[in-house]
Amino acid sequence: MEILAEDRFRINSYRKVARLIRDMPTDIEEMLSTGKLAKTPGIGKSSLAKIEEFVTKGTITAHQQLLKKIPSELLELLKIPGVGPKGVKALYENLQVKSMKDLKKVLSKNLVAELPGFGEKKAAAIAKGIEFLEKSTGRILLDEALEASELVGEFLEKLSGIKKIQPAGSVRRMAETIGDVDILVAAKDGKRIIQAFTGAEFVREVIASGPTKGSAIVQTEACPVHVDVRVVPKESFGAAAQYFTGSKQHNVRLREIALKAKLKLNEYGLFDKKDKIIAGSSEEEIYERLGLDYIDPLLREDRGEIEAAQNHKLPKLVQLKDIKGDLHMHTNASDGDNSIKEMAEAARQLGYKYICITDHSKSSAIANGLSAKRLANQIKQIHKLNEKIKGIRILAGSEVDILANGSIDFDNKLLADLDFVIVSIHSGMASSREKVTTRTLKAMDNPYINCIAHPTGRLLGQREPMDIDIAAVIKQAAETGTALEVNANPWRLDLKDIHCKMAVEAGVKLAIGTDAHNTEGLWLMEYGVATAGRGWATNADVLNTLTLSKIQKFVKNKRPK
DNA sequence: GCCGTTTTCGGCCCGACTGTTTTCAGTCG
Repeated sequence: MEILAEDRFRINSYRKVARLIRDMPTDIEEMLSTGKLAKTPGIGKSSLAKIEEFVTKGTITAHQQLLKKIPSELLELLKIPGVGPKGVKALYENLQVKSMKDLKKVLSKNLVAELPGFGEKKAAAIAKGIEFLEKSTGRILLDEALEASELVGEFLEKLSGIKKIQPAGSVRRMAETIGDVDILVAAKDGKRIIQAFTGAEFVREVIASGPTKGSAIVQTEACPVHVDVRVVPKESFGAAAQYFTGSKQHNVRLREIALKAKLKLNEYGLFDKKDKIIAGSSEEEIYERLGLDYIDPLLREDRGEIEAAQNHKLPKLVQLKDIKGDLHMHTNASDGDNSIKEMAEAARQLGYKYICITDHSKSSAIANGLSAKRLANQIKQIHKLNEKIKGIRILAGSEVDILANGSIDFDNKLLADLDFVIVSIHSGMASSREKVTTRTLKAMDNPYINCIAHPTGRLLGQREPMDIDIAAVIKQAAETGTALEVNANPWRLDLKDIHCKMAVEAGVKLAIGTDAHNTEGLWLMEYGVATAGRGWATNADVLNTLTLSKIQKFVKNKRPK
């Protein structure tokens, strides 16, 4: 519709509906049949009819008609940085470009530069954009983004005249993947700071450089990262932090609220009718002047946090310092690098009161999974170690495979000797929705199983999640007293934020585990805590904020009396 | 297309940077 230059407000409505559906924590058909979808603000009569049509027929007539006008390959071109709908329209209408291949052809014939509104530079930028697109993997993982953010942050700190530095954008919201890294700086002489940034040693390519904003590709050890640095006066720092932290949807809502109150909100502050600034130096005062409680960056996704802030109903999110132990880790007995003792001592350094050793079970042969006999020995070893080690308690556990036929890799007699049992699927992940769901539900019926590890099995950027009925898994977890893991590894973050929110709403306990394979892996906890926080989890929702005795009680409650 | 304590019609968030322009459109976030 954008390429066809249709009404932009109409387009915006569709965008909003698409986002609402994507973020919906509940099954869309269920939302439709219960009438909740019809009541969702932003979804009106027309969209509702189209969704109904899609649910019953699998297609939408209006969408089919659009596809007749715009070949779907053409939409690929929108992914090229610097090419928008107007550019695509011009290429399509004037040069009959229908695909990436066509575009490359007309570029090589120098036809693009001659189009009205284009030019040599624009054509070169498009060629470069295609090159970038072809070699980039798109979004990067959270830990990679944080590395870039720290690298640039440390460089900026050393410059003179800098009052404050604050990572913003999706990095600050700890989103599961990051498109680019935003860093905010309070200073007077923006041009000098931007020039220092774009001239820094780690910058591989400069994309833009102005008096308030610089944009560049930064080379970190792991990968190239797109970093934007923005300079604002310190009076506007709070407004800028709020603005650049986003999310975009959250900001749109805030500006609508401002508008209704006859105010104007932008990155420089909150202004009254006479353009007089009434808030801007801190985020807190901006939220306050808009009649909202302060909203944690983790929640700023327009997923109900604004309404909660208006009604003083925001949750007090779980914090890293509240975590008392780690319930998922491996040792050199299976595929880890360190001994039980080394893991325990590293965990004690982090201030933990307990850990659970969860090496793989025998069917994970690649990971050197433990046989029943080896596990029995490990349990004895842990009991001995507990007598000697001070300041931390080591729980004997296992990450037991749920086999392809749905059975559990160890029998209950052995599981009963463990303190805490997690299970997971490592094989047959591509099988049908019914199969993977049934395997998981059945495992939860077992009274010795306390937690489902990485419930969807996804690996960000590498492997799609299993086609599992997450709503059914959550329901069963609530009914059986089984916890669901929030795997803290940045590759996994599984459960993900919106699934955490569903689980929290269903009263399911989350177990945030690092799945560490060495002592350094224990440091990944912060990513899991952030993901749980993005799912609105409080301490009460997180199993490993509890004391050891309460964890033991949680296990005991499920076992036969 | 969606919405309503100014409105059922007429609005809909806002600014920086770039390139192609002589005053602005397109793209991005």
